[in-house]
Amino acid sequence: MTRAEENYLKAMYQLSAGKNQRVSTTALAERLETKPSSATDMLQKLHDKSMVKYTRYKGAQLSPEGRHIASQIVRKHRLWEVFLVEKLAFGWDQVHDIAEQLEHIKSPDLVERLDVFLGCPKVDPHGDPIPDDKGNIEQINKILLCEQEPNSRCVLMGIKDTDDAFLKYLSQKNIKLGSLITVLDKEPFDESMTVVIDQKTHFISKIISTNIYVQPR
Amino acid sequence: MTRAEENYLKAMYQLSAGKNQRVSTTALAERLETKPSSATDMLQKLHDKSMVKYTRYKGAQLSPEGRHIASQIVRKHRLWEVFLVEKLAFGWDQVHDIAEQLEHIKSPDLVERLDVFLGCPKVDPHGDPIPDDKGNIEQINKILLCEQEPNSRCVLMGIKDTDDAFLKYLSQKNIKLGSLITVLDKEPFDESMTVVIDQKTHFISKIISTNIYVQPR
DNA sequence: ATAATTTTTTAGACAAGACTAAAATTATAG
DNA sequence: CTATAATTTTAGTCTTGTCTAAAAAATTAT
Repeated sequence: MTRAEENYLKAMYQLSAGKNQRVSTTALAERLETKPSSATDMLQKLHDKSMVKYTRYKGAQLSPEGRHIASQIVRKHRLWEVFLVEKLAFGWDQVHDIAEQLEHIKSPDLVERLDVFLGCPKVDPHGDPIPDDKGNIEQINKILLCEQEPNSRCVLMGIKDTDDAFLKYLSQKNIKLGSLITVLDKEPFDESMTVVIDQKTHFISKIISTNIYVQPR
Repeated sequence: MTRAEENYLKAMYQLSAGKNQRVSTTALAERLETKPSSATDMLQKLHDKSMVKYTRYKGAQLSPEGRHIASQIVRKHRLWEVFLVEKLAFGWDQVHDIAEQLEHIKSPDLVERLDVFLGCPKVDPHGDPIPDDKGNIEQINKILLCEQEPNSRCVLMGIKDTDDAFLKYLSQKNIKLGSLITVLDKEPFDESMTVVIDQKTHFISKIISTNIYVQPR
């Protein structure tokens, strides 16, 4: 597997979230910031290697093998993110580009040792689940903060949009994974919220609350 | 800098050990397990980028900039080796190939944090010095074990030939960096030695003793 | 149902980095 | 000091992964 091939498989894995549906050439090209014609070329190549099932003009779907490889790239990416944040004290918003490189390091032994070294974490620093070596994901029961009722408590389990500015916003306010959130009030008009996190009161707009996953308490 | 370019610079750095002498096309090609014609192509390219001074039919020499970049690749390689051995409990003989990949990860911040995380080590697991971020190397005063006189003590500081079989030989006998060596006897005929390491007596042939660096005590 | 639009594919080109075969230069030996 | 050998370079080809422009298929709208 070349680096480019791995990137295509990973992009397909993430686009066809959970389900493993078909992915269109254009969607794939967009995700990888490349042209549809390039995506077509690669899909044909991956089909020949039986990593995907590709049908002309119909897009492609990961084969079991392709899916497994993709899951292991994601596994590596997220394990390295944990390493960077937990061990090297990087911030949430600084780790993505580096993990993007580290995910291509080839050594099955390394991945397993890293996993153990980190204490076999189940989620990455953004709360996204880490697939195990078979590609299985431990599903965590979580809802969006905006669906949470006033006068209730919940724990921050993850964030949806890992946009840079958003991550900086959160880390600046010291809002992090595992934070206990108490919803005081929800404004019916704009659906903004008043919440308490670590003794501090925050006013949170709808756009923020729809990008935070929580687990009710 | 592409990965190939980095590999060429690093190979030149290591071939022109310390000195920064000129390196021949063939020597470079051999080191990189490629053909001389490929090396020529690359040297011309690196010359255009002013990373080396290349003269047709005369070989090439690293420019200050090329030399600095090469030193940082070596720095990364050796820091990652320390990480793999110290933190992930890999053996001496298992880390080279993985470090070969990790050395190309691009992020100045990562290198500095890794360095701190590892306690700013000065040597890698084979006793080779780790250049600092300016490319400077702390020279350690060491001699070959074969030059050590009978009835003397010394400390194992490094190994010369990091050949796989040799590393396995050493780790199997539990001979490692920092081991205290007492030379009991040196046979004049074949220059083999009788030494004590960690309460155990070993019979060491000339070829072994010329590949071990020690510091007299 | 046919025309217009969008999506997807093909064809041809390019850059990086490698290779082979042949030519040019330098080194070595008689 | 030539003749031969070894080294190095050039020229041309190949693969990977990308691109543009044009053709083909699928979708949408009238």
